[in-house]
Amino acid sequence: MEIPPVVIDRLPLYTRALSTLEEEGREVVSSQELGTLLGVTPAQIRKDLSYFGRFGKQGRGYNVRKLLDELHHILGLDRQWRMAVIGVGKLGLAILGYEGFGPEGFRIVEAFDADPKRIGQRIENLTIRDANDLEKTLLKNPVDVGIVAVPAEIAQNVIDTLVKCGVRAILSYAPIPARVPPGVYLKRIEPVLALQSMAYYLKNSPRSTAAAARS
Amino acid sequence: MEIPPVVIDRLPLYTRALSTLEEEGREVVSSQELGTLLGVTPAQIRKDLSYFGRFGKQGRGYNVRKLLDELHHILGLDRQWRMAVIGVGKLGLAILGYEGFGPEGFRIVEAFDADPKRIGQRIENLTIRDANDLEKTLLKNPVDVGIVAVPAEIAQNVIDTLVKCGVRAILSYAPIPARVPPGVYLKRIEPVLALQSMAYYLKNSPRSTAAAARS
DNA sequence: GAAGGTTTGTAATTGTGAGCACAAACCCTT
DNA sequence: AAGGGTTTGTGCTCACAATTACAAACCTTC
Repeated sequence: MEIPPVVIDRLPLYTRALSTLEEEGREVVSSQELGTLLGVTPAQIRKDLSYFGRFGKQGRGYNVRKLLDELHHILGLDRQWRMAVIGVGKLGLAILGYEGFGPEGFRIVEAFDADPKRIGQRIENLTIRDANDLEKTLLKNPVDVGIVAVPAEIAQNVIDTLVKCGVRAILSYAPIPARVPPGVYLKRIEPVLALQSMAYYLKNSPRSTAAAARS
Repeated sequence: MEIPPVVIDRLPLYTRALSTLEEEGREVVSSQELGTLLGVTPAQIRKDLSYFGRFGKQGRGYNVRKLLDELHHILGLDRQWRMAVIGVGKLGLAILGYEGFGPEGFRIVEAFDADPKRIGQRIENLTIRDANDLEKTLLKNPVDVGIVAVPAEIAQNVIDTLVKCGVRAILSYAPIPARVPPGVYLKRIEPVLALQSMAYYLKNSPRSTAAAARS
């Protein structure tokens, strides 16, 4: 059975809400409550979950801890993922310093840059390596995910190299419509595109009209 | 006529590709070529554009400069948008230093933080203001967009304040499913969610199977 | 243990966006 | 000026995701 990508994209949302609930000590939650918490309809949540099994109890709801474990297993969050950051400019530095990856099992284990002044520097327990050694290093020490934080002009080049090294998941901050072969997964972080599409609504809604944009 | 949000989300992609083409000196482009450039079907592009008018010439294609101008006008990119950054930690600093906003007409004109050590500092031609003065300042000097780069715990609070100040577009980097009233537009930047959904595919495709994830 | 109140899982329906296909329009060459 | 070759704009079809709706299952209380 083939699961729609939109469903996969929503599962992480559910895990995050469940984590919060678990920290609060909640044992059980209904699709209703989870829905209002996330701005999603209860039926949507139930249907999404039903792709993977039957995790709830009628008349009661879902056991928070159990559902969280199931989702972690389904998404593959019950293990560590090794990541490499390519490009240690302002953006790359912020990525290296971001504390949100580690707790979710995503660990940055390599960092590369082309600037001779950067190469060799130690940042966040990592030594910046020469970007020219990217291929060599990754072939010896494979990573699961590549985070691309280089200028647009060389981004496709870097991505091609990553693919050649067997990296199958890429998170790109570069503002280009990069292409990857089938079997390689690419997600782009594009704040400028987000702003530009919001500009349309700003321009076209005369202050407090129309529904909120889907985020 | 109501235009689907997905269409609005694609228009910025088109403008970016067209900008590149214009810099290269191209005068005309077909939906076919634009499509392969962006990984979108030609029919999709033509249909998206047809929501707004008839910009092409049969047998020839689209005039790059003209279509670019039209799209800029449609999206409201033919003006300056004022933005405020709330939260000047590592992430906020990277946002303040990002050179990608200005050229597209998005200008950061205010920055706020709660840390006394940060308040008063000058960064990128901006003086960091006290987060306690957020409401007062924005009511006097309104902005069009708020960029939220504060910890998750206080993000909803900050967003509520922004809304109260009449901010109708919010770009949030906070990992929470923030809620905004109708008429306010919110986009979230969520690298962790992107990684988590890719983890599913990493885990479930035995190396070079299945199609690439839509980004 | 029966009854009332919840909540799940899913079959059926609805709604919507993407792709297809083609007539109409345009360019260029001869 | 006519014909061949493109390419647009759009009606129509198809696919798929979201919603609805309800039976089955469960808990709690009396």
